[in-house]
Amino acid sequence: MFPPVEDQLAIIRRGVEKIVPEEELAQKLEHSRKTCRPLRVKYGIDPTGIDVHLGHTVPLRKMRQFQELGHQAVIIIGNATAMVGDPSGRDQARAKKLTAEDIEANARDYLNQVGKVVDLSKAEVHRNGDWFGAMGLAEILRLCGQVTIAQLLTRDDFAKRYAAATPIFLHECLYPVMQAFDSVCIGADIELGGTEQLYSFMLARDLQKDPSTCALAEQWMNDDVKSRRSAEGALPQQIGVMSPILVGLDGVRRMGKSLGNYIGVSESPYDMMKKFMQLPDSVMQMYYELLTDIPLAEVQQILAGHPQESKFRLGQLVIDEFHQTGTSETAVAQWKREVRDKELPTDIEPYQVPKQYYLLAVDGTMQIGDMLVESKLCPSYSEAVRKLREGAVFVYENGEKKKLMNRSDRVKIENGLVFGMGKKGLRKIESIDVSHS
RNA sequence: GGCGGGAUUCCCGAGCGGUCAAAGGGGUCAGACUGUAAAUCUGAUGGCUCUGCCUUCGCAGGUUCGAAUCCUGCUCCCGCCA
Repeated sequence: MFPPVEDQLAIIRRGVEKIVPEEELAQKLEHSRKTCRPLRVKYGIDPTGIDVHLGHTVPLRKMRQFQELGHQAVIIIGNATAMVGDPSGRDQARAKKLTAEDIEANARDYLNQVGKVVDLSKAEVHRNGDWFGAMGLAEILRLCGQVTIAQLLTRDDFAKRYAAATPIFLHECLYPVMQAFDSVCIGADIELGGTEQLYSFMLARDLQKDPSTCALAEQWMNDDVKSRRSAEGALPQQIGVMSPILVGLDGVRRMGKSLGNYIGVSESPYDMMKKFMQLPDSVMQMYYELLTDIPLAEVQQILAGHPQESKFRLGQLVIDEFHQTGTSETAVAQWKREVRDKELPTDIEPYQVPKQYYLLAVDGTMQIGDMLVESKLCPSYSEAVRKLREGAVFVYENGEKKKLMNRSDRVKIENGLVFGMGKKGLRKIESIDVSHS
């Protein structure tokens, strides 16, 4: 039923930074193979935002690999933990509190996006609100009785905050406890996540080996999990399989929504390709390792070639995972045409000249300064003046790119005229509306 | 509860009566270069009816010809002590 342990280990270890405790993994795999019971592989996500990005897909891909090896994927939607906010790796508490409705909407959206990587038809999905919502204070206190403040302060992020005198709120302290309790309820053998999850992962082991905590969670365990408990009532302890943090487009900081340095799984092929081409060369090896299944030896060969080619290849591999076949070739072609050869794109954002400007312009022209502000290329008139002075503003006249430097330079208002600023901002004048005049 | 310290432009952080739209760094934007990579270099970075004008330095008042800078009250943060 299951592939040989050595083969499984080779797949599992790829792109993984730490396995804790490493030596137990082979034993677990061995045992699962002998007893023909799949390992229960947990991955938890808090539905706090909308966009799933490539950083999230690293553990998700690992989960799929486990699925392909025949193991059981268990996804936890942290609708209860989302209200707390994961303090991991943070130097301050999360500011925003989400409502239950937001969280549920996010959860659905998340699952859609997660489904692009993991085979949801074969996965178990649980919401941890199922148990945390049902627990009374007495039970929660019992759970809290398992953890000491000293233990919490061994966490790097809390320790740092404590030292720096940044607030640590009580509810945040509960977060790792909740996450660990999830592992008990679902009887996790493996938990996937980033290296910053180490503390919670280890806490889960403590709880799983404690029969009284397992008893507390019993009512939410399925029969399969129950059957795995020891005579004393303890569960097998989970192993943490931790992926490295995927760095974002800047090549330095972790990929994250708030940092604006991410590639989202719902982005169009072309948008993805543009971002891949902007990656620093230094992160390509990591991207290949974490986001593709290309054998590592072959990756070395690819990286030995021209970096631009390696990026095309990488981008295509990832795009093919999330989009229809063929779209990645189109994306490459489009990039070559619009970016490398600087041809005008076909889908320039349209801009309608407001009626009053059109009517004001006796000679059918408009000041470029007004146009920049009106079309939202510049946030203010002052900014427009600056950018003009810097030589960033241009207009296409008869296919010729012409630079404009003065705010009072006038541009003819005609349908199809293209103007822009810098690398990103192109606008095309469209269908002037003078009908109600 | 007592005693001290602090709140500055997107962020960090100087300024401590005029020369302050406010040093420096980060970030961001733009220009050069390039593989529209990175690195590097250069410039910009409150608004406007722009050689000038207006609004910003926690909030509200006050002193002064003149305040981010001094005084009073308020709000919020932080430390120490209890």
